[in-house]
Amino acid sequence: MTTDVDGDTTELSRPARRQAEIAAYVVKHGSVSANDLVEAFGVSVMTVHRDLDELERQGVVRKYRGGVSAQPTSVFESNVAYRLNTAHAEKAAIARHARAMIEPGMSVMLDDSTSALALVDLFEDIAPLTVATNFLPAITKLAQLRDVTLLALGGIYSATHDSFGGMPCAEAVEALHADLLFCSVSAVSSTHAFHQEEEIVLVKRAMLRSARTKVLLVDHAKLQRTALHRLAPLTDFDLVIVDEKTPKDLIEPLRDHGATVEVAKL
Amino acid sequence: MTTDVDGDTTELSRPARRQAEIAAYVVKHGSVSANDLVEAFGVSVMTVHRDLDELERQGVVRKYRGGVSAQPTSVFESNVAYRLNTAHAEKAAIARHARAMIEPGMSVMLDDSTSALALVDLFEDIAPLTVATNFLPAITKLAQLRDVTLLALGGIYSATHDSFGGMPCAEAVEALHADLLFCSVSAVSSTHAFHQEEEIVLVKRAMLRSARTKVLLVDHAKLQRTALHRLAPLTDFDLVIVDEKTPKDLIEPLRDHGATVEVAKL
DNA sequence: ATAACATAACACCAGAAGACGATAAGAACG
DNA sequence: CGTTCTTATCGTCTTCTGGTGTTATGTTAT
Repeated sequence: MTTDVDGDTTELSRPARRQAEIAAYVVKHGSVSANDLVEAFGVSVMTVHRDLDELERQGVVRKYRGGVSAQPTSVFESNVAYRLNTAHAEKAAIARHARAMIEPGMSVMLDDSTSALALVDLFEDIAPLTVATNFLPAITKLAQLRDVTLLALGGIYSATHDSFGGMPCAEAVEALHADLLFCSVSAVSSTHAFHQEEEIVLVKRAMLRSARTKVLLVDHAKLQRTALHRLAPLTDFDLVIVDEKTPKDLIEPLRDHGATVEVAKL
Repeated sequence: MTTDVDGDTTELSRPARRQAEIAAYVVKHGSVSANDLVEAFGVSVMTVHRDLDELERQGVVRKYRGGVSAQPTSVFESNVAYRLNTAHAEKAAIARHARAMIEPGMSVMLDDSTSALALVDLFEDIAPLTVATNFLPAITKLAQLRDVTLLALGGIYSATHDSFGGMPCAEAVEALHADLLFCSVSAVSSTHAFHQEEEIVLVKRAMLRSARTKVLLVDHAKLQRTALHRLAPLTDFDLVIVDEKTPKDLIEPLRDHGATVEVAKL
C-alpha cells in the first residue's frame, strides 16, 4: 500500500482521501479495473465509478471500458487533492512565518498553491489588505473577508489545480504590481525552482515579474527534487522559507548558492 | 425544476431572507438601533448584529455605535440577496427559453445577474460549452461541470454583487469574443436598458462589444423603470426575453421601438 | 465609574447535503 | 445474444455546517 504518511492527520474528507489513494493506486499500477479497486478499497462498484469520474474530471486518470489508466504523473503530482494531503502542519508553520512579512495595507499576490492557501487563513487579522490570486479556493475564502480588497486573476479554469491560468491569466498578472508575492513550486533543487507544467510556469513567471518582493514557500518534501520545467533560480526570490523538518544539510547548499533561506518554526 | 406554484416562495435561506428584510427596514426608516430590530424581527441581539455585519460587508448599511443607517438606495437595489428574492419562477422560465439558443460547442458569456445564474443550471446538458463570466456563484457552479470550459473574468471583487468588476475585468472581457451573451439589467424602459452603477455599466458595455449575439433577460418587475445610467438601447440586443407575466401592453412598445422580443412560457 | 452597547467564545440544534449501496436499466463487447 | 461493464435512480444513513441563543468579556460614551 502507498500509505506513507509522515504523521499528519488528513484534513481531507473521506471520499477525497480515498480518491487520492485511488489515484496513487492507479498511478502505481498503470491501469486497473473497477473491480480491482472495489476489492482494494472495500467500497461498492458504484462508489468506485463515482470516484473515478471525479478523478477523470481532474484529469488524473483516463476511463475506458473495463478500467482506468493513469495519466502522466505530472498531472497526478499537481493534483490539488493530492497536494492537500501533504505536509499540513508544515505548511501552516510556513504560513505563520510568512505572515510576519505582511503589513496592513500591502498588496499581496498568491499563486495556486496549498501553501498560499494556508496563508489566507491568517489574513483576517492583518487587514486591510489587497490580495490578488488565481486560486479558486483562495478566492472563495477571501471574498468572505471584510477589509480585504480581492483582485481575482481570471483565466481558463483548470480542474486539476482548481485555479485559473493560461494567457488571459498571465495578462491579468502583467497588469499588476504587488508588494509581495508568495508562491510555491513542486520541486526545488539546490539552485532552482521547478514545475512540471508549462502553463503553470507561464503564470508563475508573470507573477515573479509583477511583484517587488518575492517569497518562495517550500516544505521539506519538495527539496532535492526536480521537474520538467525550470521556473527560476532561487536567487530570483528575495526569500525562501522552509519548514523545520528540513534537514540542515539540505539548507546549506541553498545558501551556498546565494539564496536567502529562513526556517519556519512549527 | 423548482415546482413552486404562484408568487415567489423564497428559495432563500432564513437568515438571508431576514437580512434582506432588515435591509429594507433600514432603508425605509433611514436609521434604526439594534434593539429596534430585535423587537421587529424577534431574534436575539447577537443575531441582529451578525446580520448587520453582513449587510455592512455588502455595503448596504453603515454601522455606528448605537445603530445603523442606510446607504444610498442604489446599493440596496443591486444587492444580490435582494435580487435573489425576486421573481424566481420567472427567471427559471426565461432561462429555459434562452437555453434553446445555445448549441453544444458554443462560447457563452454571462454577466453577474441572477437571471444568468438560472441559466447555468441548464448547462450540464448542453455541454460541451465554453462559458465566460465574472459572477462568482456562476464560477463556482461551472467549475464543477465536466465538459464546460470555464473562463473566469477576474477583477476587483464586489461583495454587493458577489462578482468581479472594474478595469481589470473590462480588459479581460475585451480580450474575448463570445458567440452569445446573456445579460440582465435593473431597469428597462420602452427604449433602453438601465443600471444604477457606473462600474457595472462599464463591464456590461464591454461585454456587449465582445459578443456576436446579445440577449437581454428581463423579468416583468424591471419594465417601465429607469435607473441612473443608460446602458444601451434595446435595439443593440439581438433579442429581449421577457417572462409570461409581463403585461402585453408593456411588450408592444418595445417592439414598436424596434426591439425583438420573445416571451418565455412558465 | 457606570451604564449601554458591541463583540467574542462557547454549545446546541436542525436541516441540508453528502456519501453510499442496492437495484434496475442501459450500453458495449465478444 | 448473452455477458460484462457502466450508468441512472432511489432511499437511507451519516456527517457537517449554518444558524442561533447564552453567557462572558471588551469597549465606548456620559
